[in-house]
Amino acid sequence: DDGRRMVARIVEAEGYRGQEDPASHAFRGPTARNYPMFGPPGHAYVYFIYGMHWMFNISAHPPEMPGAILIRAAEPVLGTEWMAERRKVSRSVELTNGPAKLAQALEIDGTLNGLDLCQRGPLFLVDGSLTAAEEVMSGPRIRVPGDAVARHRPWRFWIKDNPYVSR
DNA sequence: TCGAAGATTCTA
DNA sequence: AGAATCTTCGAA
Repeated sequence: DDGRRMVARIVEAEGYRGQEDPASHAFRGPTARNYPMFGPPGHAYVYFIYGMHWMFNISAHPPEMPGAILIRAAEPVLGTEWMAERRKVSRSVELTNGPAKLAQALEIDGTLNGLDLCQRGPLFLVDGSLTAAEEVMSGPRIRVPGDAVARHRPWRFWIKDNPYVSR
């Protein structure tokens, strides 16, 4: 909140966990990059990929079981004009319907890595809810590396028929 | 050190 | 279908 407050509602996410999940960055143990996955839950794990994109994750397990949730898409709620300014598109559905798009729209980058998202700060989580008509779906994760087993795990979750879901 | 691959997006 | 673009990690 620097005067350009933005609020978005998460509508799509994917789970990644170490040890048993070859697709997870935590699979081979802690490194300089993935250490937030080995810390307390509710903290930001933000990493850079493809030479241009930031990915926003939330650490999601106690240290004994490293893991994180990749936030893949969100529904703009407030500050849509600031999101559009950064994304350089006007159609609201294009603002945050992908992990890198969402990070760009919400100004999420490596400076937020490790941030406690359960405390009020530059970026934080608040409780949300589903409407009576909404339903959560699950299925295989999008374009994950790793073996066939990893690719078939239904660890992608999204709100059914929500127009802001990616892809 | 070196090199390949990458939890993507945009354009042609 | 291919490029953009650079960090990370495992192997040498």
